[in-house]
Amino acid sequence: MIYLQLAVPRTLFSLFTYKSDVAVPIGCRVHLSFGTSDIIGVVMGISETPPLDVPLHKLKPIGPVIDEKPYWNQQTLELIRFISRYQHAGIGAIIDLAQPVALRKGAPATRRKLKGFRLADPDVAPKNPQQARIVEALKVQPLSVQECRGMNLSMSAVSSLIRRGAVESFDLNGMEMDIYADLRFSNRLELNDEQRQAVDAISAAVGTFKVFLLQGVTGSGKTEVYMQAIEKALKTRKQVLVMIPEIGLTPQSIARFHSHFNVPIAAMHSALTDRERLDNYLSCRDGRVGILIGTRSSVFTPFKDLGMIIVDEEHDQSYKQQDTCRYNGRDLAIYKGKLASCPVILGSATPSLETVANAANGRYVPLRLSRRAVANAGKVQTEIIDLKGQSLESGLSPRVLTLMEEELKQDHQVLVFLNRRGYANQVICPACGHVLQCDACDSYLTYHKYNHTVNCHHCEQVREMPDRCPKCGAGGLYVHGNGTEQIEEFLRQRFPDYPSVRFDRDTMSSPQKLRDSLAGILNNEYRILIGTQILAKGHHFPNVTMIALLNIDGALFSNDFRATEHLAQLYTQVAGRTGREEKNGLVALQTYVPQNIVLQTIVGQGYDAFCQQCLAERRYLNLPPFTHQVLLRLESADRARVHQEAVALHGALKRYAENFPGVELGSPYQALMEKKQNKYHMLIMLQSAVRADMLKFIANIDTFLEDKKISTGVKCYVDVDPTEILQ
DNA sequence: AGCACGCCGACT
DNA sequence: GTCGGCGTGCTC
Repeated sequence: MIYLQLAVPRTLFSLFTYKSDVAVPIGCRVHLSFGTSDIIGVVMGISETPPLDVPLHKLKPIGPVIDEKPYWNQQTLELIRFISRYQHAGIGAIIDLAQPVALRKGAPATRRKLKGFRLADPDVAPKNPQQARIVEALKVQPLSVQECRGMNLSMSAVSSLIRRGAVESFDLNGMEMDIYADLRFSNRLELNDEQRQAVDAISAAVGTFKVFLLQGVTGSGKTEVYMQAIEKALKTRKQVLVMIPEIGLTPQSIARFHSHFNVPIAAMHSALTDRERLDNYLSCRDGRVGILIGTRSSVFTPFKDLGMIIVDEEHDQSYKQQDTCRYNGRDLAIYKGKLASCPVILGSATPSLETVANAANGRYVPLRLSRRAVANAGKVQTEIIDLKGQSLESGLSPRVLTLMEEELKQDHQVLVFLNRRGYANQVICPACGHVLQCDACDSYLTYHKYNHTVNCHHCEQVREMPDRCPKCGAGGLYVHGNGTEQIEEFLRQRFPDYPSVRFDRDTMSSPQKLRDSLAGILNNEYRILIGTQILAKGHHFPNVTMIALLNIDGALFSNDFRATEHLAQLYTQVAGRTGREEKNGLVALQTYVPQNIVLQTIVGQGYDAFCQQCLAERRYLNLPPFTHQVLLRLESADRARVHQEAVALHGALKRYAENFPGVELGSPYQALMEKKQNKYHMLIMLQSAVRADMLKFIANIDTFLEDKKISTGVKCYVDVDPTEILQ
């Protein structure tokens, strides 16, 4: 009898032992009867001796085995085990994160067949011109159905040839393939000294684990360094994983890789269908993909032979998952690189302070690109606009409007950035002063004019805008505050001759819309660009000469110590996007505190100076990266209960913490938005200057929380290295 | 997490 | 007498 330890798709910490007549390899999926339900489990351990802690009569036999061989290699299994251990999440939950939905549902782990055609009779010479073209094409190489269509070959002529026995159809995916045969690199650019040094340093590390911070100002040719580094990895016949932020993946960025390399390239992102994701996942496993470009979760993709990982825009917030298991894709990429013994390149113009500190202390190798590679790039000037005493129109100061007008008159484009979508962020009753609120969250409802609705931006609630106040029944509700929709409306009135386009979740609902709008900007169809975060990432707009940041004061006075870091990153990124291509750039910042020290440093001295100042402050205040944090999140639909439980847990932790003098325990505090989607949230912060102390402290936090018997209806989540500390 | 069981109040 | 609310505890 064989005993298998199985991970089940539940948020449970323990593995469950099942009996089996035959050994099933680790990593294989198996149907199981679990409680009263039928589920799919994954083998995580195998043993010939029965478990000591479970009575034998409880053990059930496994159901049908799905996989003969696991699709995860040792590296992927270890990555899964590691993140489960590190983030204190149940292994079952991680398994659900780590594989495409299709595999979770039990689909066979086989790639889709790809029908292709090849020549069966090499001497055939048809007289029919259609057939002759097909034979000529197939003499070069076998072709898939799509490729035949693309080359305008008649499918009925192909069928005739098959009937004659001249051509045969077969499964192209089943064919042996050497993706590195005939490697060619196109469109290489000449490197400057800094780029050359970076490529050389990375090339020398191919085959070994080493982490690089490639810090390059916008336009300094970071991408070309990536490309030539990738080349080195491909030359050693190894695959490359390129990770990118969530909304950075545009068709252009994939096309860019295609224009450099003739290896198969696949993408992994949320817009793919389940089947496409599965195919790409398995193609990487089988070594049929040379370069995978993907977002956070692509770190779990198994590779046949991984030779390099690139994490582009490593500072980007979207690498940290903010629901369920809060893993950080960038940090996991580093661990994956360690397991694969390959270099990991973290690239950014504005690296996170964690990464800056790691580069300074020697854990990462710093590589600098300080010069703009673009010839004749224009200069960037920043104007800080004092809002005190100014009368604003839809949040825009007279000075910003004047500057915009000047740029527009010169045929340039202007970008207006505001991280607040919708028309107005408050709807107010004139009679009783009531402000419309979400009934599921502690938030005000935002008015969206285009469909006359009020929306909560924290849950997905959308409702018709009411005629009357829900509290007192009075009519004539008015709106206050401005979002991107209102700014666009105002700017259309103010500058009727200059067409505008808005980039936010409301207008960019489909990839097609995004593509069309981006094209419209590049061909100068639009002159005024208004947008939220979407607009601040990655896109290159050569004709934009002015960028206005409308609302930055929130970041200067936030309780989140990372807010200024994010502002510095936003400002620096945005400033880098203007003033290219021989045009001078202008960044306009609206603020009520023009003399603010942090603001002055960011604007006057640049990102590096900001980092030094901010790191000194973090060190002084005992904040990350000089301390290591763990945030406990308590959640319940019952407000009183979650408060009670937070106090009780804090008390228990305090006693426990006496054995760990290096660990600081913070008092429980309410989440910034205490009620969110009908659940109340309390937070408890733990931190330590010594990482090992923190890890020791939380080593048994799962059993501690279990023993504590947190009352029902209250859940406690552990977030190691939190980035969002107010919610 | 999901699911069943069981205890209690409420309604036909 | 039975339906269904939710609190409790178990899942190999």
